[in-house]
Amino acid sequence: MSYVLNGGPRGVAPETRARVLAAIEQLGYRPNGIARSLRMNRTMTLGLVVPDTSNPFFAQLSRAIEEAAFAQDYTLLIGNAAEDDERQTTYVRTFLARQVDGLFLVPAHGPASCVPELQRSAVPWVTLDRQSPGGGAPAVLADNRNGARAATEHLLGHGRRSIACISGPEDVVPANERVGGWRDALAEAGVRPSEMSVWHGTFGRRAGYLGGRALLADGRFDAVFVASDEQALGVLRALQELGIRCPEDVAIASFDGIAATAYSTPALTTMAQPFGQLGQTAVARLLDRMDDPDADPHISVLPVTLVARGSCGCPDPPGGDAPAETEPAETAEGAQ
Amino acid sequence: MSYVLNGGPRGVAPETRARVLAAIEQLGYRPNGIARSLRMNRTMTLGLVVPDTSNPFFAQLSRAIEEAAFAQDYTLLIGNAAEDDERQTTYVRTFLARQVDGLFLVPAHGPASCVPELQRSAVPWVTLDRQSPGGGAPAVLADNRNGARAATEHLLGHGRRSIACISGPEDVVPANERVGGWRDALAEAGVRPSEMSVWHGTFGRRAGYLGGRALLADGRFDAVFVASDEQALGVLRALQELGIRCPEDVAIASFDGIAATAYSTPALTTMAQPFGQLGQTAVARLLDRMDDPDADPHISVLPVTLVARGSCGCPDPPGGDAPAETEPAETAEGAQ
DNA sequence: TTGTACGCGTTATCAC
DNA sequence: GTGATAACGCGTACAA
Repeated sequence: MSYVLNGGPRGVAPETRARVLAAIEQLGYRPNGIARSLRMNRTMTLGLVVPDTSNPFFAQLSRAIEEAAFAQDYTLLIGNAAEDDERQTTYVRTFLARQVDGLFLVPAHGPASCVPELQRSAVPWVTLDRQSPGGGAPAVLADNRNGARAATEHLLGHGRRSIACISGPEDVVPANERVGGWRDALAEAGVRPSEMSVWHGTFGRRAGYLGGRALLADGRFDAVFVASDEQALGVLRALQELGIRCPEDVAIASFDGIAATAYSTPALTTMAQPFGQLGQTAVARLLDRMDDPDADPHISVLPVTLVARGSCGCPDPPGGDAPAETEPAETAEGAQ
Repeated sequence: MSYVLNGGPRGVAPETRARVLAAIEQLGYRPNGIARSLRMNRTMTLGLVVPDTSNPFFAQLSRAIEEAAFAQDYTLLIGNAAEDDERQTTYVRTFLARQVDGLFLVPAHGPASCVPELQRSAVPWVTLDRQSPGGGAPAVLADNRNGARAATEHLLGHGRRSIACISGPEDVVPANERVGGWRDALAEAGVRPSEMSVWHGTFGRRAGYLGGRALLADGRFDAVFVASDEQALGVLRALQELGIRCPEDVAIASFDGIAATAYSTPALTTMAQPFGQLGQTAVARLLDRMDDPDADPHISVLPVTLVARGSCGCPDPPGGDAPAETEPAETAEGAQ
């Protein structure tokens, strides 16, 4: 019976197979995955804990992971830490108790008190977007520093010299790496970063909006590097309210490459993260570790690519260029 | 041992309890949730299958469900159907095999061939956003028709008379209900809807962009009701490219109330769905059915509320009004 | 080729 | 108040 469903370790006579299948049909039998998991010691389930599901960047990242996991027949348990350390720990604990075969963690900013717990457990895990606070686990990240540098260099290439920086929380490593890249570019161009200003906030739209109003109102700057697209969208709105034109008065370049950047006005110039590749790499690294727990905890740094659009001063392409997803065909219904 | 951890059905002597706790500590014992689930016949896990995770509306809806489920100690298994019927069925099957205690389904457009399967299974389920194609299950929805009508009436109130409609796929019920509400409002105002045009596409930004270009280029319309915020954001971009001003030349009102609407330029006037309430109601209905599988498959229709902003011609409030989430405080770092 | 029995880690019942 | 044990449903080793 197990043998017929699973093409089991051994064969089964055609006549018996038919009899079994008939019984299955008649009884409406459904295999119980829980019992199977208990016996096999594998759940075919992976956990994913994210700082904030409502942030489109994490949403797009989650989707990429889901896609890669699905392709390998794994299902995803998703937890939303809501930027709360306690809640993050709760989810990690819950997932471990549920015997996930592996875990992805995008650490929320703050203490990450769940890391020791993870290390004690035998469950393989991988950090995403940010390096493991405690170390010891593989990580899959974007090349934050060089990306930020390239974005800033692009603004410099447009002749901008007073370039501000709006970034994420001060205790988040990638936020600071992006600030570092911005400094690198300015230093190399001989612009003194000390004349500039950095603003720190959360990674949401609202933070960008507030940062924009705080930093760009007085006309000191002719450009701004923003550490995330979400924030940049908020900056765009702030500029509009202040009557400052983008890109004429203030040019913008940002980071992440989320889908929404292709439809704003002007469309955002951004350093696009390779979402698909991030997801695939993360899953691959996790499977590596599941095979061999002592495998090298490799840190994968993936390159980001400049997508030049209107916000930096480049020609603004039609809406929806460089589509992240394939789009089904549309149907138009004429006048009635 | 089980008794000391669970405060089990019966008491345990203090001395024994201490001994057990010591052993737990020493052996690094972790309870196995899978074995527990097998024994208890409950996994404390709910499934959620969504048509398209990358659509911010579904992302926000998922988050609301996750929130409500978390509050009841349930964990969520999330599946992305990617608007593909086969994939939707695969996820439903997988979740049933994993013995989820209940399932939320936001049916993708199309055949929904997983419904018979769900009905055959004994697992309680609830449809969201759209009614169950096969019936028999509770549903939690927004008041699409009246909401669309209110939005259109608001545009009429601004003196607009030539109001187009951009909607979702023709085989999606809520899309058509919203078209229905638009027609209702026009009919009541004595405007002949036959002079108008309806455009159908998918629920994404790109579809709105294409619809906007197709319908609004020639100046026939002075307003448009758009069936989803995502599409409306695309319309906004299309108008900009066409050199048409919003709201002066064409006013916009849309539907859903996603967070992004508060930061576009102009900010979007929209019929906001009560996400938190939708999530709580959905979870409550599911728990009802888990208690009593024969409970009435109630259809909950929740009201939507008009959020008036700049796109319809109302005064445009500062960015980020009516915030959907509470935002942590920001920190500003002065000039360096 | 097929039937049978064991064990995965829990919880709950039973006899002590 | 406690210790032993059956059962959840599956996969598989072993005996037939």
